Amino acid sequence: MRNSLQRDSIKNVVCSTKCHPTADWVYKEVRKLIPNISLGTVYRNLSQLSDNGLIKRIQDGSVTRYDGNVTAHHHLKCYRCEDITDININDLKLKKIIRSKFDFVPSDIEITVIGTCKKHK
Amino acid sequence: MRNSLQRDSIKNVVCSTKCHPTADWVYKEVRKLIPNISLGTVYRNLSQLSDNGLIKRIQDGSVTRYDGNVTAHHHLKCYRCEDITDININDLKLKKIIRSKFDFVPSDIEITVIGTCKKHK
DNA sequence: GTATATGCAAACAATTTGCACGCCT
DNA sequence: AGGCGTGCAAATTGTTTGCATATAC
Repeated sequence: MRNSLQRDSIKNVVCSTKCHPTADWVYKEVRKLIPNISLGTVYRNLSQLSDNGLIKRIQDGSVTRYDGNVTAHHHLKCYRCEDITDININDLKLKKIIRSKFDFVPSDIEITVIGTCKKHK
Repeated sequence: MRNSLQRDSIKNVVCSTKCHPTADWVYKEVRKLIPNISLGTVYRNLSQLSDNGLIKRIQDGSVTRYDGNVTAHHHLKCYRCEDITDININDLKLKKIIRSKFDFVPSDIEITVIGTCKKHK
């Protein structure tokens, strides 16, 4: 993967926010810096960056979002404010259960908790 | 929600398989019974059935799948065979942690474990 | 120099919607 | 009778792709 201003800016935008942006949101932000960037370039780079583990792809219903936090973590999703928050949960025990009880080798566990955040309870 | 042959057939198709079908798969199956059914009707009914809790909507990457198993459960997804398997995991402890540690009221927990099933390990 | 990246527009896939007609209740 | 459900086609949304040009190495 060679260097490009476009890719650097896209990565910076994703990594400088906690809002788990969509491709379109990233496009609008990056256009403030590179006004003639194309949406196709944004999509191509978001895919490439996540394929290379530099950002994370997360699925939110039918829309794809991206996360600059590439460490293992899970998500809280409030259905009142639509915010997605990163959380750390120790899932080692869960992995062990999956392995022994279901004879399944887990490589990745995705936990999304839908509910109400403290602001809206 | 009033009765219709189309909706009954759609529900039956979803509830008679463990394959977590997409709308298109359901459409092809139901057409064997009702050849002139339209894809729009299939989409409308799948939405309506899941909005009413008679089937479950699950997100698999960017495609929406449906599940006739409406009891609380989670999923194992093998990246070798692409099969999705229902599993039961006791998530009461997890809910408790979410509530106390993150001050978040969980209403639904979605756990998807990606990995390798026993056939492919 | 050669391969990768870009902008642009067209193509695509999944899903939704408007409309006139049909069927439950 | 009135409203919900249907088939059909067109519209919408999110994403991908082909192509000619530009840029990194």
